[in-house]
Amino acid sequence: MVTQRDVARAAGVSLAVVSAVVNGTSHTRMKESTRARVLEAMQQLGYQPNQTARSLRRNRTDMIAMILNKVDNPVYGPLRRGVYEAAAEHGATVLLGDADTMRSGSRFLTRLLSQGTVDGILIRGEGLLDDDVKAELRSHPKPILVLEHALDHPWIDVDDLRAGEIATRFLINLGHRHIVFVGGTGYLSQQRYLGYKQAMDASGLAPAPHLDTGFGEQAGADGLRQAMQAATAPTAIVVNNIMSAVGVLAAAHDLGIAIPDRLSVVGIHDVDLMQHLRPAVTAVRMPMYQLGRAGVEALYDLIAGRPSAGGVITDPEPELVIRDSATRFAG
Amino acid sequence: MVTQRDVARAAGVSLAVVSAVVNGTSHTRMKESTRARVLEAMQQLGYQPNQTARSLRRNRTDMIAMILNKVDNPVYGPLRRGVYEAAAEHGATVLLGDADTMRSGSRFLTRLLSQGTVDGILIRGEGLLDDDVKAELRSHPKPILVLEHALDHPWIDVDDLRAGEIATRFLINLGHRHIVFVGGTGYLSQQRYLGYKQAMDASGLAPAPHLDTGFGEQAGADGLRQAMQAATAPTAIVVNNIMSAVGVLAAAHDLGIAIPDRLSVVGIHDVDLMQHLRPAVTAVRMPMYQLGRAGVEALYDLIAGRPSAGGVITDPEPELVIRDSATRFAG
DNA sequence: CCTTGTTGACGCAACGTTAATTCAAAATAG
DNA sequence: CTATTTTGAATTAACGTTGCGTCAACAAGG
Repeated sequence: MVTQRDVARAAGVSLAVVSAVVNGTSHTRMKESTRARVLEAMQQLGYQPNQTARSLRRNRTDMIAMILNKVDNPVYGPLRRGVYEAAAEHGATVLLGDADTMRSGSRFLTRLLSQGTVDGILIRGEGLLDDDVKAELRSHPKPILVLEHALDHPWIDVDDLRAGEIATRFLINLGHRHIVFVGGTGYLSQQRYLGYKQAMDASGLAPAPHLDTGFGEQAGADGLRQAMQAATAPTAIVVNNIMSAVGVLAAAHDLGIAIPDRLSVVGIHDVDLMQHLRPAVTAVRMPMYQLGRAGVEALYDLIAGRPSAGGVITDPEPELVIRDSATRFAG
Repeated sequence: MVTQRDVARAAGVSLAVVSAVVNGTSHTRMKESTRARVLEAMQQLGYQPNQTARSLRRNRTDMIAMILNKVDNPVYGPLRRGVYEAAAEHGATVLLGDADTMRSGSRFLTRLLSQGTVDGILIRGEGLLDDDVKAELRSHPKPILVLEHALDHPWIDVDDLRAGEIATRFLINLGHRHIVFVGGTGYLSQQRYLGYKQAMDASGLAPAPHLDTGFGEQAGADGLRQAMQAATAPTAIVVNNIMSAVGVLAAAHDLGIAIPDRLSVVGIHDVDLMQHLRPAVTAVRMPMYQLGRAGVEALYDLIAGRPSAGGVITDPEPELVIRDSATRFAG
């Protein structure tokens, strides 16, 4: 391994100068010619800084962790992009973790909890972590920021309540009266359900209970089946989770329910996949990219000991993307 | 920060003993009572080892990088699981990277190339990296292993050729004569196409040229449209990439082509999503979990300086999962 | 009795980097 | 021409850990 010591020797300067060249330190000065000589030697020898030594000395790793419920949920694509970009602007790399791999005692968690691994942690959907994992995180010395609500940590949300409201209001404006809210579980889903409820209440309609069947494709299918068993079948549904929308479409197909003719569907969260389904799914797009960026900024506030802004992201607002899965009620 | 020094002081022992307790070193011995006292002090003070210092001293980070073309492609779910599990067995954590973030000069790549970040790198689909990035990787001092073929590095593949053959043979056995191969680009796709070609040749059928429209939903839609423009329209298609299958279904719907009645579809690679589409997609399941595990084992061979096995994973073989998107040719 | 072996522990030198401190030489001011 | 400031750089002490070398105390063997 070629170290600064080797470079220093080759360039005929001291270690301090090499370090200064690497870091652009202003304190230790040097002639331009010396700088060039050092750079030349670095090039020649193929010097690569040793992150470990650097981290030890500076007591920061320039790495942050981001924990997602399920890293391959396409909803997180823009979120990841926002986090990566903002992290890069802070000179940091992102260690991606899956809530699945965050079992208590797991290698990943142990590593995260030990010192000198990351400068801070970003968690999306704290609600899906085990209680004991949460307890371990609570005692973690490094800053933790939760995307989409937390009881014990600073947090930033997108406007889930508003998303539920937008989806529901759209269906109401299309003339629907029997609308159900399907899928999800936990705090975020409750918020969206609350938005649904507010929209229903505001229009004098009776909100149906939350069919909190969970996440994923199967959850959507289950939710639809439950919904259709009601005394008066709904003519429209708001699907909490976007992957559940796939399940809703499948179940509707299997039950012989035509979408959108007999049932209108609006999803919350938008991903590319939605425009490639048939019918293409009308959905509420959430500002996930901005959430990612804001999360990193807030985390770095925490890391720097500054007070962090936090709160709900209202700019941009959730936005309805109209496709083919919802249509005017033709009762 | 509480260090081994603090623990040593609290337990009334030397640094060496604390280190030995932490690492279970046999060289430095101690009475069971001493060990207990140290453990007690660690507990009391909430000692967490400093990974950075540890890595510097031991010259290994117990972290490996895994680069995927697109981390949220569900195809990689089992691959990631295999990699995480095997890595954990080696006491390592996984730094997940996206080929998108591997642009030359990116923070992620810089970090990866500098020393003391990872002990080795696992790359899936090297073919999708920029040439300059590949050049930078080539000069990397740490072991690199490529999943699914490489020219310059050790590699492990799943049997892509066989997958293409299995999919095609299945359609041939259903009585189809005009079968096309759609989607993808690069080495892997060529292998699968080769399998398709071999199956066609073996049955005395004329293979159609590879419609290498790339990856993703849109690529599938484009591929199908191209395929249907042929003088004699195909009655069956093999879709190279699983996400492209979604696009094929959408395009078929838009063109009024009934699947499977007028067109049979078989996808290569299988993911949960396929069973939730309508029609549910018949697909060839690849041993991605095993690929992940084998990749990590081979990488650790390299890290340890042992000769690495490498080659094509033939156990288990690619396996056909029959659903509803392919049926007997009713010409 | 001395010799040899074992137990239980300590001391210390790295690992590669950074940044504060120091200092000689050159440039500028008075 | 001396005093002061600036420039250009070297020395050095950490950062927290690990593992080799050492060693005193005690036990067992001859």
